[in-house]
Amino acid sequence: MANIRDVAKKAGVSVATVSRVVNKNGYVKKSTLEKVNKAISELNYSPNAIAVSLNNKKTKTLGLILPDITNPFFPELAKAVEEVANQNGYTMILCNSNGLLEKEMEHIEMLERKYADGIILASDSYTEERLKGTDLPMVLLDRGVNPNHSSITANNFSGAVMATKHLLKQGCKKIAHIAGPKNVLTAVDRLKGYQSVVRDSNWYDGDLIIHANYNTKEAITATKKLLEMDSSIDGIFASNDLIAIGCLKAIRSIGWKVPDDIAVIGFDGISLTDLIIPQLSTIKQPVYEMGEAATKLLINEIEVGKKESLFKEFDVTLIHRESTDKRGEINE
Amino acid sequence: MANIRDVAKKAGVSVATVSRVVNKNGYVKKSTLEKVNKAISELNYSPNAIAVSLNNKKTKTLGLILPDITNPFFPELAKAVEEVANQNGYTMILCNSNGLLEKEMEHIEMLERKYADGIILASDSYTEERLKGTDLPMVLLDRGVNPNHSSITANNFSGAVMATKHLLKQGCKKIAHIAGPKNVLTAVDRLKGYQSVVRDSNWYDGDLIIHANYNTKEAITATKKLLEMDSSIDGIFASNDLIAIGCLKAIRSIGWKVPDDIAVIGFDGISLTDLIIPQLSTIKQPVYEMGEAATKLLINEIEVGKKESLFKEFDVTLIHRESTDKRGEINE
DNA sequence: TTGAAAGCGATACCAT
DNA sequence: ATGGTATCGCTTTCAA
Repeated sequence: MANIRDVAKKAGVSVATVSRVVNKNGYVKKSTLEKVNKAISELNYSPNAIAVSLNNKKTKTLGLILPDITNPFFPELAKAVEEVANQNGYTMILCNSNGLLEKEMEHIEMLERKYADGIILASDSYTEERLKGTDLPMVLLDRGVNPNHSSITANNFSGAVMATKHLLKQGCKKIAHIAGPKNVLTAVDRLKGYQSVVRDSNWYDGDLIIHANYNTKEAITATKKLLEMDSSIDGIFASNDLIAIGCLKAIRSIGWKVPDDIAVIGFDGISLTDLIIPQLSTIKQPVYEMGEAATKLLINEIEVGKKESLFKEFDVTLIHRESTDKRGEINE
Repeated sequence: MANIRDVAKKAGVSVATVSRVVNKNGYVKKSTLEKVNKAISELNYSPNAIAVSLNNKKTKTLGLILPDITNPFFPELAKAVEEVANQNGYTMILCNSNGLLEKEMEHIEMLERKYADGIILASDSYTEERLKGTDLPMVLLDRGVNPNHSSITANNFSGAVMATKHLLKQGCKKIAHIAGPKNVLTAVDRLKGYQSVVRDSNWYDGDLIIHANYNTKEAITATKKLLEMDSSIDGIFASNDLIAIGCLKAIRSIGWKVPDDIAVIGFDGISLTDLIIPQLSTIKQPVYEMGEAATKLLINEIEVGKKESLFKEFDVTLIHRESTDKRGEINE
């Protein structure tokens, strides 16, 4: 591949001049500009990004660290980040942490060594402590407010309130909650939302809450345990859609009917919820918008600089379908 | 961040020596080695990857170009690529092409400018023609054999044969096929497999084949059209799982029962097939293994060099479940 | 308006 | 066994 000196030689000018026309800065006489442009196109020249980066310490690269790309919630987020990044001339490095703090730190260090310009961190295992060393611009997803980094979240608390109230409205008399992991912020907020609604009901009992990881398999076990313990439960608010799907499977396996015997609602709004039978009611997060906002925020921080940490919270919406409503919206 | 000169100064040696200890090559006296290592850890030094890249023209970066990360088939592929890449010290840039040839070419050019070491291309719109300019190591996924690039595929033809025969074995008397796009190689092979099995049946008719894109929405329309045209169809082989799910939804909306009135089988084996009701029979591709193989092949080509284009085809397996079998394996 | 040359941070060859 | 220095490809002063 041709380099800047080849172009300079071909155009009969200095490399400095070529640099000026490539970057459209500094004074260049019209006629030389044309000569240079001609040489550039003839040699099919395009600047070596590595060399450019070595100078200005910018790589036009963003890192996206996720717990698990195979969790259906994240691909759409990744898509948003990638698209917005591309639109702004950035490229996205994808890192899977598998929820391991260890791996997460390795990824961050690697991104620093490669001089990524910034990081979007969507992590379960985040602890403020460990991020101290890093001075890379970083935007947090689904983490709480914190003085050092901007962050984007959905309104998990109010979503949980909406979900629980919806079950109540559908006539549920005893609502259980399958909560996510205790150390995951979103799970905690959703649990709090649930509790705020049902705490004062006469049927309420701490045993109605059971914890499970954000996946289908554990949710099946948890649901069975719950229903064996108390067969009068007639509504479940699951901390995310994958868990809710586990509920549905467990319920089906013991022969109960949804929503007649028991209603189920999830959280996230992954597209899966629309494909299963019965269609799953859920609280939808605006995933794409969140990814978009995070990326824009990060790029702004990189290019303009950061004055203060911003905290942006997105509203969620109730989507009621067959799993809670006898006459839900059925999108065939 | 400290650079190599800081370390050299602190250790009282030259940068050349520091470089030697960092790269563990050349002779270094034990005592100086210790001095240097001490300085390195005290300064928390780690080599600037950009500078290294400028020298050796290697960035330890791989590009993965996908049609669409939100298609559930791809996240697992991406995960495999990312993991294997990481294990070998590489980093993965994710690019979404949206199936647009245009975008794909832009991504390839960008990866070249950033000096990615190689590319894994999983693309619908690939044409040999357009790849001519590129001399980056590249491994193709789901593209046919071709002289210039190694490639990885699943055995789509024989999978389609298995799927179709399974429907026959379950007692289907008239099997339709919802094929994928005509220009997509996997779709074409699956269509051929279907045809090879049913071509000589007395009920066979070209009208039993209908094309749709690899998504649920179009499949719903296609299925309805098919069943309106010929209500004696009692089996559908869908070109992928997303299409098969569309079939299921369409069938449900007109009140037919699966598998009693009509059986459905898909292709790919995405995890979704296990979560829906009825559970979907499918032909499972070993996605993770395919991603793994592609990445290893690519890295080998990068580091060892390529002698010839390799063509590796993976076997697929039949997973029969409720959508075709009255007594399928029910994994609850 | 243009060019020469000093970096950016590392590697590797050539001396010593 | 160690050090000096040219080099990778580009940007950016400083002079002219």
